[in-house]
Amino acid sequence: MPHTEKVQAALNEICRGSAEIITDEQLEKLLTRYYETGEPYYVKAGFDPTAPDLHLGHTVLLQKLAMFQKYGGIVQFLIGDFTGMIGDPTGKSQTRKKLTQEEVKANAKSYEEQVFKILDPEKTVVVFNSEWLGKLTSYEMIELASKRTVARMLERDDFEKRFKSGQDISIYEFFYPLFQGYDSVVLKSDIEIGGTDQKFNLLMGRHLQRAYNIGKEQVVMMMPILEGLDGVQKMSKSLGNFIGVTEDPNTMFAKIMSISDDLMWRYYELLSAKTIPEIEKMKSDVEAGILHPKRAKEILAEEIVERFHSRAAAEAAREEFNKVFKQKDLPTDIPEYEIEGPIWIAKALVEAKLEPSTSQARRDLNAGAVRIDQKKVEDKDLQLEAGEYILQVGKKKFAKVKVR
RNA sequence: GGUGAGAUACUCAAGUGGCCAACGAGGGCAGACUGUAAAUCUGCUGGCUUUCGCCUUCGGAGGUUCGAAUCCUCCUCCCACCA
Repeated sequence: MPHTEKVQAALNEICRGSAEIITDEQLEKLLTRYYETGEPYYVKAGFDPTAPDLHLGHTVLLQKLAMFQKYGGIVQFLIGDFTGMIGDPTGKSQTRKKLTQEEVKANAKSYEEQVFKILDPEKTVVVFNSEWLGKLTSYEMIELASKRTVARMLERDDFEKRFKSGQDISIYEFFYPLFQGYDSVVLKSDIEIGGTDQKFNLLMGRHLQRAYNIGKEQVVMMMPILEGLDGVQKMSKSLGNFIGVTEDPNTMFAKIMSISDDLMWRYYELLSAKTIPEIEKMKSDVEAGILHPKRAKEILAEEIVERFHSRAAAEAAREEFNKVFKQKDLPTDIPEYEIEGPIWIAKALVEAKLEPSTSQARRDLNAGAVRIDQKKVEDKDLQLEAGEYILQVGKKKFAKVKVR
């Protein structure tokens, strides 16, 4: 196959699912060069050191990075230990807790364990931006700051909104995009990928590479942001709407099943290994009534559980799910507790960690959310005598208690 | 530096002496309905006390008062305008 065709094939795979690429021509040039001379190119992606627990939102990027590795890319896996201390002002401005050297190391290790399920370690370089950012002199900082004006900074949507609505923006927040861009200068990255919400920061890399005259301007590829379980906000740990890659198969399966049908297609698009035509076929089958939407969602859930666990785990998770939710049966593994009796039901719920407080337990009792041995509790003052009971709050929380 | 306006629960946001654990909205939890969902409707949404009540909470520290989110003093933070 001639070079041009190979390049074209690679481009198709690489560009699939991306939201925006700046610029396609440059990307094509890098690939052409790779196929003609065998010279690799560097693909940078930055990660926050405070959150080593990856969720499906991150895997959108990781899978894209893995794709680059297949076509000549060396991944620069950047752990933003320095910038992490500042806290990315995107979204909320929360002062983050400063991490110690040890914590960063531990987090990095945890990253590697999770990330190399997807990435090829042979073609990955792990770097920490404190290595160079921590050594900047005041003079160099000012030089860096001089490369961009306040007006240009305020172009960033988030800054502009906050500025106009009278919310505070501290000077140091301006440094975040500058530092992120400076990373690309130091690493001489050819490509940087990130979420669409990172556009401003990613473009800063291009700008600074030009300003520092390093002879290249990185290609910027943006991936769509994966919505979380609520289907509205982006998937993030702090919002609690995430599916973690290390979560157990049952939890993972149930979480995927809880998303709305609309969101399911979004997940297919961004997470599934199925080809676009395959997905389109499923979609039309669902619309035609040939395929039940629940079944379509199960197929997705199985695929994802299989990726991070195993085929067997995925099937077991599906069976467990249907057992608990469809047949309203009890889950297989229920945490067990022993408590002294006789005990008031509300207290027992707190003891079994099903409720955070007796006040909350009382509210759920009033709401009719509490079941004992699958039977709704009508008597709010119920005393549990010695014996074994299966306590349940809502649909998802179970515990087995042995009352002595 | 000056003047003015602010800081209320997870978030936004009412409340300007007792009726305030504090309106409303969002979020969250639960119930009904479903396909497990989503949408919709309903209830709950500081803690303790088996609900009689009690305790903690309206930026922080003091004070006035029988009684303070509300009034006074100082402080911290933040915004606007002016310099």
